[in-house]
Amino acid sequence: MSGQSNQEKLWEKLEEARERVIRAIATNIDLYGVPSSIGRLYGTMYFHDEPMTLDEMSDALGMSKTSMSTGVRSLLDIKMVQKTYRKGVRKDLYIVEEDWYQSFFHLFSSKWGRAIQHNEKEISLAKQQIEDIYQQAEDEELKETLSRDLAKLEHALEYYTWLKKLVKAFETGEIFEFIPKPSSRNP
Amino acid sequence: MSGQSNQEKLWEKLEEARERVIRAIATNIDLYGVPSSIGRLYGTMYFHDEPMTLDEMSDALGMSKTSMSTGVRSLLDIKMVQKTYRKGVRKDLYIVEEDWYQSFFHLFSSKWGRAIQHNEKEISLAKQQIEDIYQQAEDEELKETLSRDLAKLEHALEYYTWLKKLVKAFETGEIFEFIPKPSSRNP
DNA sequence: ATGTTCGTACAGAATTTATTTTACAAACTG
DNA sequence: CAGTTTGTAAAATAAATTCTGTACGAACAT
Repeated sequence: MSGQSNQEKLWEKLEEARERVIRAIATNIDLYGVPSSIGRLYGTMYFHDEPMTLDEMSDALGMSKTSMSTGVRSLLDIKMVQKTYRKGVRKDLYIVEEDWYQSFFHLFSSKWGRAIQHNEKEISLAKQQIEDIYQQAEDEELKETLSRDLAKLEHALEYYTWLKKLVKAFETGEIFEFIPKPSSRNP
Repeated sequence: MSGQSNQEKLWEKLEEARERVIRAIATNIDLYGVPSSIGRLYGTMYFHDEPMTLDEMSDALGMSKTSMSTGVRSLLDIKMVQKTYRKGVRKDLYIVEEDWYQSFFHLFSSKWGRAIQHNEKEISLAKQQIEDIYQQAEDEELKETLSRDLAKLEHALEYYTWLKKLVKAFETGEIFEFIPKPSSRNP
């Protein structure tokens, strides 16, 4: 009755196993600030061993080509996907960045790095302003409040200094000196 | 013409400086998966040196008390805010967790930790499934595909093992052995 | 040129997420 | 006990995000 051969069923089972992984990726990719549907796109590309075109993605996910275009772009932004070229192929081709360490580190240097830089700047400015106010303050209560705020901002700046060092340790790979990669068979 | 004393203007200037910081926090708190308006709530509490009630928050932000209730809850979830008590006060009181290192580390052990655990489990299951398929596979092309997928999943599992170690180094504070806190005047 | 194909900008539709309003249960007050 | 106050659930509304369809310019092909 079954119209499929044994081997065909195995291919189907492989699809099921892949689907399990894709679902897991899609569920948690929001940590990278990417919508789940685009996580699914990433997962699909992850198992697709050839570079994919926007049309192929559109077919594979049943979504519009426009969505694939913007989706791929956001994956490119966080370097989870790369553009490739191939002789005589006119369409844009994309492959996933398979090294998940790199993706993780890049997330930090981009999203977190930008936030750190911005907040550090703003907090420094605020600190400056508060120091200026302190110069002119006479009211004792005001002066106390200003001191408390300064202490907070100094703590915050220290924290950002530390975070920057962490991000740098990611970027340079120095973090592996402290937390080595689990050695696979082939170091 | 100005109805304010010099000192009153200084208080206003302080508000401006604080507003600068609050805005910076609100802008970037999405990295913690929290909406910007609730980041503003956090910032407000950060500078409010006394514990706050939901009604005070509501007044301070011009938002509904219900929003404050759910907002505070999400900040509690990620341990950026704590509940406190005070003799003879009936209302719930909340203060911010001022140690930003702790907040950062907690983000990892909660949000990232949960994601790691989930993905690791699903990927292990998928790997198992694929190994089972491999046993039954005869088609050479299928077998090659299965091998490639297995290699990918093994790499992924290694990555998660490493990530777990990183999270643990955060949780235990061991990370400071590698990246020491910038020493303030008072160690 | 002329006609295709390809990628994306843009405007609107669909969906999801945030916020408020209303309502109510639990804990207190007198 | 009747009357408040407090926090939150649930439903309704508002706002933001994601997705789609159309349209168009750029690159290529003939």
